[in-house]
Amino acid sequence: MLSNRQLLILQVIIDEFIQTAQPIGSRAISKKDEITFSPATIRNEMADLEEMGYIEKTHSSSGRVPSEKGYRFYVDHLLLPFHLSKNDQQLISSVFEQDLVEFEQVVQKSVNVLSDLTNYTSIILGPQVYETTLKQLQIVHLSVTTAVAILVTNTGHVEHRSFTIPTEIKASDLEKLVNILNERLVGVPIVELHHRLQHELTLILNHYVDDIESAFHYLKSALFDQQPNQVYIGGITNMLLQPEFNDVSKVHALYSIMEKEELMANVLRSTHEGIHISIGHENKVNAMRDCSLITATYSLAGKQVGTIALLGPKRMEYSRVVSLLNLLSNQMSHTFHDW
Amino acid sequence: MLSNRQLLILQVIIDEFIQTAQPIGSRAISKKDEITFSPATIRNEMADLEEMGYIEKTHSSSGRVPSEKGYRFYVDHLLLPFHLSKNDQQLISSVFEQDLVEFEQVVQKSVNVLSDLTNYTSIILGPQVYETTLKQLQIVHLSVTTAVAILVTNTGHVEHRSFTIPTEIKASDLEKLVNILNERLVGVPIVELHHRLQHELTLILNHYVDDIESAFHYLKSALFDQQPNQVYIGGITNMLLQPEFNDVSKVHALYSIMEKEELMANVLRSTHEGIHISIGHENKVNAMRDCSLITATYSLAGKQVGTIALLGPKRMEYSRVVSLLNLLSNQMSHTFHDW
DNA sequence: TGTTAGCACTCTTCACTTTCGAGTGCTAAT
DNA sequence: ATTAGCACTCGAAAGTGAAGAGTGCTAACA
Repeated sequence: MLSNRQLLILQVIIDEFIQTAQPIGSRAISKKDEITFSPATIRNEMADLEEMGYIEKTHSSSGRVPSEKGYRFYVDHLLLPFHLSKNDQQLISSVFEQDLVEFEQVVQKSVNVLSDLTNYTSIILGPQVYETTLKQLQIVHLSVTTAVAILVTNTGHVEHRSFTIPTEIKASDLEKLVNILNERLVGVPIVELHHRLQHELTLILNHYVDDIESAFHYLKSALFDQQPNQVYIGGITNMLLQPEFNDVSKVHALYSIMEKEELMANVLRSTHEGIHISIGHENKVNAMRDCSLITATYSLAGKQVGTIALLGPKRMEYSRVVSLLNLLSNQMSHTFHDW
Repeated sequence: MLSNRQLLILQVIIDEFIQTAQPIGSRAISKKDEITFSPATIRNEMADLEEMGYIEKTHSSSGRVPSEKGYRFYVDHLLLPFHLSKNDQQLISSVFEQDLVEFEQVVQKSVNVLSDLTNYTSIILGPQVYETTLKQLQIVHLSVTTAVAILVTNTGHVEHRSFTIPTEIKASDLEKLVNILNERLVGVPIVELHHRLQHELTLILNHYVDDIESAFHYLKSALFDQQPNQVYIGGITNMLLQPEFNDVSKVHALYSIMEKEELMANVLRSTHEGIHISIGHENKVNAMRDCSLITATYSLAGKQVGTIALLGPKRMEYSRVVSLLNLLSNQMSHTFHDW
């Protein structure tokens, strides 16, 4: 169990290290206003804190640096609610103050605001489409041999894919097929589309000509082959501003995984509702073992669907970041409540 | 004027430096098969080459390094046609070997292949839409108050924007408007759309109810506010692999400009037809003064429309890169010829 | 006359010291 | 229980010296 004095000292060390990225010595701590005892006393306490694993030395005669256990304790027990500045609040709100409320625009703007505000890298995972349903399916012919298939969801999301029409398929059959599909599939959740197409509809389609079936197969592969995970990343270059990433090789490892949408989506997807913090080795991805990842979920029409995250050094401004994420995810959920 | 021997030596120096990124000394040059004279002779020639500004020393007793003037001479006069490996050719071709020929997919794949093949950063600027025309305009209602407007071009490109419908506009008016617009605007080049909407159509629309006009204004802002420059970038992390970018601050400057689509679009747009090489300070953008940028244009339906580029250190494999870009841009133009 | 061997000179790199200062741990005094 | 004092440790920065790569110049050579 930690004494009050130890708590205080731990707090000062972490707060200070978050700002300076430099090891903190006993003398520096004693200079703080809230500290009333001498460096020698502090040294004793620090020796205890180190023994318990909350802080570390970088070398035998250096100042102390928070350990991952220290950060963990800090975010679990020492995190003070942070009062966001008017400016912070305004910038977050500004995301939602435009007329054209399209999901992608909002997310894109959010990502930028977040990374600008924090100087960390922000990542937003688009909505998982549990509740999203098909609104309309359409084919626009471009020429005799090419067409573009367009899929609109009830959230206003648009997927499209163009394709060449095999010669064996008649344009009229394609039209007919789209009509049938629209009749049958409007309102069906997107996640079920693939399944529904696969099983139910093949039966129905057998009542019609063979040609339709091949058209159908073609369309299916055109539209539903891969349902992309929408990962939005902003402020990647911010990583380079952090002193802990002066080493190019570290940056490279980190940037490489950020290029892998699939991986990032999995990392973000696997979090529980609310705010969650992963510090250093708590992250499953190796390249992130020097980072902290703070995730917040937002909801769309009541259901948890997406994740907002900030990736930075372990030495993050946890308090402020948590407040920012809270504010943003709430406003986001609120804005998308009606959908 | 350079003697044949000087040309040979310059060629060896640049070829060697491109591979090793290390200053080349007279001894190393003399070891090359194609070199038949002694280090001392080479030193004399190198002194001349340096005097003429084609090569430089990094310090008074170092080996020589190509200067920008040297690179310029190299690409202008010493560039040998490079025979691409089977593998290179196959990878480039593989981009076009899929069924679903959508422009964005092709470009995205190209960007990836190029950066993988070269270990540089590849940038592709999407087609300037001179020839692209409107194929279809559409509105899909999501709810009473929201809708998504979808614009399809004859190239299969899809733009969409969702918006909230102001209460003073009736849904039926919106429908009517879209019908009118489709009647009048299909086949009109995209670049003219804004203009056409602005001038010609307002007249026509005055024949109809006032409500349509406000709907029209709304729709216009929803769809045509900003025509985005499509800039595709791949292999940004490759920059980190180059020894000249070990310095984090350089990388940061470079990455920052790459985040600015507008800027990148301008840089790429301002090139002439065919292949063009900008070396170091020839680049207008400051952050690129340590890089070379090689651009190639591709055409869509005969007209020059887009740019493929590779960004790397000045010490690029010019010969191979030029061949790769040539091949890709040709295949691209060929593929899109029919559109 | 063009080429080359030889040599003195320059400059970087690397390993090794030295110095300096920040910070610690321990002990003894308060 | 707290603190002053002090010896000790270690890293960072600056300095030193030897090794090595490379040059420019000169004189000899074909």
